[in-house]
Amino acid sequence: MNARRGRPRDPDTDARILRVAGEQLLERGYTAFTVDHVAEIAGVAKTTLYRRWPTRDHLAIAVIGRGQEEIEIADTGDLRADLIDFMAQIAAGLNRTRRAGRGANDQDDQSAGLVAELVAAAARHADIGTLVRDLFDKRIALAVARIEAARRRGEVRSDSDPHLLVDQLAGALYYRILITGKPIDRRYATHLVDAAFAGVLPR
Amino acid sequence: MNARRGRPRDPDTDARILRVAGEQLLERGYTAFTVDHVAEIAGVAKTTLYRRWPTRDHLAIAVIGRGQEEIEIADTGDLRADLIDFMAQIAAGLNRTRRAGRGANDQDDQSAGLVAELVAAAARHADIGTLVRDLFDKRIALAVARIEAARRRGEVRSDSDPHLLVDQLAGALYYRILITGKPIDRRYATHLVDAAFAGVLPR
DNA sequence: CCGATTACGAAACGACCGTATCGAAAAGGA
DNA sequence: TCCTTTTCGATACGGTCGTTTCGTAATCGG
Repeated sequence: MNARRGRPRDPDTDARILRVAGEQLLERGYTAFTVDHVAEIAGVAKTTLYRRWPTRDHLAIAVIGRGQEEIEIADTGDLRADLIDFMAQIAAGLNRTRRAGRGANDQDDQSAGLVAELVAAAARHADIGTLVRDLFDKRIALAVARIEAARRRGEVRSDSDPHLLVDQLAGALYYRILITGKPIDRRYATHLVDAAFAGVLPR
Repeated sequence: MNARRGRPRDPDTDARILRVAGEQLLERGYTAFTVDHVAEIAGVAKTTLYRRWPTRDHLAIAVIGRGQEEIEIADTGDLRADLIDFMAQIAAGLNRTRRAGRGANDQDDQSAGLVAELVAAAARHADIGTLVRDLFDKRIALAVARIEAARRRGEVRSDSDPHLLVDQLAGALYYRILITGKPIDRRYATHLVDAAFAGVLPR
């Protein structure tokens, strides 16, 4: 049944390439993240690398994807606190794409750069697009389920749209990272959730 | 006083290059948008082109920037309607970056691609980043001023943060284009504004 | 053991980006 | 007119991406 013929792949190269690629990506940034350079440091031929990932974007996505662990959303009965915590988790995952390099110049922050390149890569390659979208859909579904549970208990308005709420919250998060470039902390997440909860109309 | 010495620049080349670049960008997409190709079609040397725009990204930004005309926000007394109209204008500007090419295959939608590449370019080059950020700041300031005017009249809650509201609305807009890839129409803008107005807490 | 199959490394290639160099052209100033 | 300054076109270059080719190595099936 096992039709694996021919020379087997070196079981170590995948991990070795990904490790080197991760180092280069976080230390040098996306533009300096070079396929030839990664291959040279990893000690493999470029063809070996391209046999595993079709483009440089795919390799970068594979690296970043490994760093995005599963995100949980709790149900403590306090929807506000649970949402804030959820957004803080996402923000932490984004901040983790910052320069892991030990110190030196903080002036060139690459956290926005990596996420921006990820978005661009998703727009360039359809398969990466669906990949990224699947990751986001999972998280969105989690949050939506949590909100709907709260709605069934009467914690939120019955005519509110959970999907829309998630769009607002997550949207503001990524808008801040990609466009305005401002940092994201728990304080901002709290403001966002509170604003969405209260609405703008006078009561 | 006019210290312009030496051979003057051809007054037509700027416009000619921008025109050709715009055609290529909208018809072929960003990846197929080639400096050499643009230079060849425009009938200029590549050096002539690089004397005006330092990188391919800068040329693309110049093209897209020309297509983003000024956006107005009305004050009809109805904040909800004015905000919806404002967002519809932004959405229209984004949709205008779609394939202006007459017809053919709609399957590869490049509207998300161009905006995504714009965001990535802003992350790559600091000057483009400030350029784009200035454009957004103008629009944000407009909307914030409009909201604050409404707040002074008691149309919205006095403890609400106009900046946060704009972040929510604009964030959801760009989140939709960049991440989920879903289209943006006036209906969605209406839903967003209504949701932000009502809040999620039961009254 | 032998052929088929697959992985690997080395090298070259075309396309593209951005830079550098050079000579010619077009203007102003002396 | 001659010199300086700036633009322009042509060409070549190094770096990078992704592909192709080729010879070699490793494993399986018969």
